[in-house]
Amino acid sequence: MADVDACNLTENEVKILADRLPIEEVLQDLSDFLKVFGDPTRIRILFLLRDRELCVQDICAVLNMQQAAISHQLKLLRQARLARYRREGKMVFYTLNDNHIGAILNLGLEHVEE
Amino acid sequence: MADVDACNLTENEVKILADRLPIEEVLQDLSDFLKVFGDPTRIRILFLLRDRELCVQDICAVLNMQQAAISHQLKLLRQARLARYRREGKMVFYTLNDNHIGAILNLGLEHVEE
DNA sequence: GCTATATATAAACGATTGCGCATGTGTTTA
DNA sequence: TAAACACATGCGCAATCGTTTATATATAGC
Repeated sequence: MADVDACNLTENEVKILADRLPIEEVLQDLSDFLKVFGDPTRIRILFLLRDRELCVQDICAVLNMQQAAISHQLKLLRQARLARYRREGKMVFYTLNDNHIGAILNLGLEHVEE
Repeated sequence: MADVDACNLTENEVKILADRLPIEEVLQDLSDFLKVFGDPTRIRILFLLRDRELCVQDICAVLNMQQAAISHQLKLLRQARLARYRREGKMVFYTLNDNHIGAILNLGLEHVEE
């Protein structure tokens, strides 16, 4: 709610550009999804699961972190539909759910290595 | 610092998986970079700049937000080397700096639209 | 010099995030 | 059934984030 005037764009051009943006709901979903990639712990988990299925305990061991911390992050990955789980006895195995994940990580790596 | 035992992996396998992860610095840079995509305002700005160069005032007008808020986000985009700017008299024009941005946004859109 | 305009920055605020701790749930084994 | 194990979850706290308000900086025109 700012009521800002454009310095170069006409009122009509402003409207056209605004209408071209994705709708609010899509923008929110999109940022919620991409936000998941914004934490080192989650990125580590994604890298691990990219190679192979792992149970929670093993993720904890590799990352040397507490189980609750890992479970919290795995919950976020599930909610963002980035990971899926499979129970086998007492253990729960996690895998990646989306083939875009590797692509996004690779694009990110290309950027930081530039 | 948790000293967690693996339930399936041998100590050696744990070490191998851990060593295969990117080093701490790269992980931090990567998450810092991808974190930028985790906010609706920044995504809106990225969508706008994907189409054309815009000055700050015009971005404010299209997004209907205050100038300080936009400048604040533009600073983050600059720091993450996602945007670059060009001064022309009193105005500053922003453009995208990275050809991965559109690709990441598209991958994200594909995910949320599934 | 002064004023107006465009943008950047600093401080402050509420909101959100990531993790630790404690506890709860589900499964296996004794 | 009880105990042990694997994992999930609720709560709290410190830290970070996004926005607003106010102020500073830079440029243009007078």
